[in-house]
Amino acid sequence: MNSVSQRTIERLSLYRRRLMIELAEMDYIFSHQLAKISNSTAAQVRRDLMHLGYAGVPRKGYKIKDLIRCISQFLDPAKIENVVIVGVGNLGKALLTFFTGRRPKLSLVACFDIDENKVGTDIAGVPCFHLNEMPQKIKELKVNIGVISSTENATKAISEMMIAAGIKSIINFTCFPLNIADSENVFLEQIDITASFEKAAYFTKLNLKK
Amino acid sequence: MNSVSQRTIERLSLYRRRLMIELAEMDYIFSHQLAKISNSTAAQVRRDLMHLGYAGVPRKGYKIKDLIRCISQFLDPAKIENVVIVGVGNLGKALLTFFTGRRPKLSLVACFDIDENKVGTDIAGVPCFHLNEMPQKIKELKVNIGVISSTENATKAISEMMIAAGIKSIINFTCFPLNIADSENVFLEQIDITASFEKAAYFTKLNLKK
DNA sequence: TTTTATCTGTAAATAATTTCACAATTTTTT
DNA sequence: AAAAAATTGTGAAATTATTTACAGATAAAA
Ligand SMILES: NC(=O)c1ccc[n+]([C@@H]2O[C@H](COP(=O)([O-])OP(=O)(O)OC[C@H]3O[C@@H](n4cnc5c(N)ncnc54)[C@H](O)[C@@H]3O)[C@@H](O)[C@H]2O)c1
Ligand SMILES: NC(=O)c1ccc[n+]([C@@H]2O[C@H](COP(=O)([O-])OP(=O)(O)OC[C@H]3O[C@@H](n4cnc5c(N)ncnc54)[C@H](O)[C@@H]3O)[C@@H](O)[C@H]2O)c1
Repeated sequence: MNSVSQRTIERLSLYRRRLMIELAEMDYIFSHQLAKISNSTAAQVRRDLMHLGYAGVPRKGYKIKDLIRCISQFLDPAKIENVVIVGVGNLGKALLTFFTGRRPKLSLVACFDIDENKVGTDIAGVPCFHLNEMPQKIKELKVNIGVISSTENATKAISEMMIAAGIKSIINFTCFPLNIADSENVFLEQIDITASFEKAAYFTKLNLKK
Repeated sequence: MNSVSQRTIERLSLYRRRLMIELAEMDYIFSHQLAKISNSTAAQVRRDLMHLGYAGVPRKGYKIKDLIRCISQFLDPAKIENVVIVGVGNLGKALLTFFTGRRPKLSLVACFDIDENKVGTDIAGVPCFHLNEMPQKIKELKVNIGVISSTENATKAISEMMIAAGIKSIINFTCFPLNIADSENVFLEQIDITASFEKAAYFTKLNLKK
């Protein structure tokens, strides 16, 4: 299968969220309008939508309702995907609170920590177990997606546990850059907030010079 | 000025963090070693380091201490940059707790909210003011970098307030994609965690098909 | 119904980023 | 002191991503 680029997938995700808001206002949308509210260009939007096999109508644009359905069919899993979060500190708690119930096809079913004060409690309605129980829970609940928001030093061990238990995607928020062999066939998304802050500092310096 | 790409800046930020850890272990590092621990390639590392004007030694590699200093000189602001965070919910609190004291050249000096229960308190040691006070504080404290982690609907108004007050960089965590005119000369970093989750779901689906 | 205006879908061109490949350099070995 | 081995720095090639340009389509106007 000829996969679509990561950049395109990110934009489709954004388009859908923007379209959901527009749906209340209008029926059809032009590529240049969708571009405007998504910080993109009309050509980029049309290129991205090409992958969906959904055709817009010249002079009229895209029917928002159909387009949302089409993006959903393309992006979303057929069945609900169960997700687990490992490391329930400030960030883990923010993620749990934010995502619980937000994306209908992604269900946060469990979180894990080693802090005995957290184990056994519910966080944003999601039960927290000890890390030791993770492999079993992942198998039991058929979890394919794992999020790591533990302390940095635990990252590698957690990812190895996840992969051994059969996880197919890892979203890693720690500073520790994971290195997963291609042969494992695991999708890895590194979210490096520190780099974003340092980038902002660098471009601030540059902007001030101008 | 011929600026270095955002991708390169992100990698330099990561290299530095990795190098800080290696510093305890060894004096010199080869491009292929730095690549390994940064999830990159030797050629990419050498290309990125080219911008620094710091030369490695053939057969010996890069002197870690000097390389760190050189990346710091390149990336970091000359003086400490003051940073503010607007919207101190779960995510804002996580950011405040994590970054306070972590990057010596970035100082979180204030945060803002509209929730009267938060205004007047300290969060991770950082004073929380009402949003109304933001323009004055930004000017008073010479703040160039602003972070938005409010609710989505407030994003645009907050960014406009920031820009009017003289902010030079915005890091936006909300789902609302800001659109800032080039002429404003403001650096914008959108961090779209929702897109990362949906991307993971998409590539999970793809991986499962294989 | 015919014309006009404007939007879509996509081929081709352009731009940006990464990888390749190798001369130059330096250390280590002999 | 010379030869061998290994790594750097970078031009050139390859790859990936975005933008341009326009034929074809269709709605709205005449
Ligand atoms: N908070 C941020 O803004 C931010 C920014 C950039 C990066 N990060 C990264 O995200 C991660 C989490 O950040 P945070 O602010 O929530 O940190 P935190 O210290 O609040 O939380 C870490 C949690 O992980 C748990 N933990 C530690 N080892 C574990 C293990 N082996 N298994 C399971 N859980 C374990 C701890 O008990 C704690 O609850 C950190 O690694 C940090 O580097 C955070
Ligand atoms: N938490 C996550 O994992 C996550 C993931 C993706 C995106 N986001 C985005 O990040 C933002 C913050 O997330 P959160 O989980 O911290 O939400 P939250 O609801 O916990 O916090 C939002 C905070 O913003 C404050 N606020 C609202 N309007 C404001 C205004 N006009 N000025 C100043 N403050 C204002 C609220 O009082 C509250 O304290 C949200 O917009 C969300 O879309 C969060």
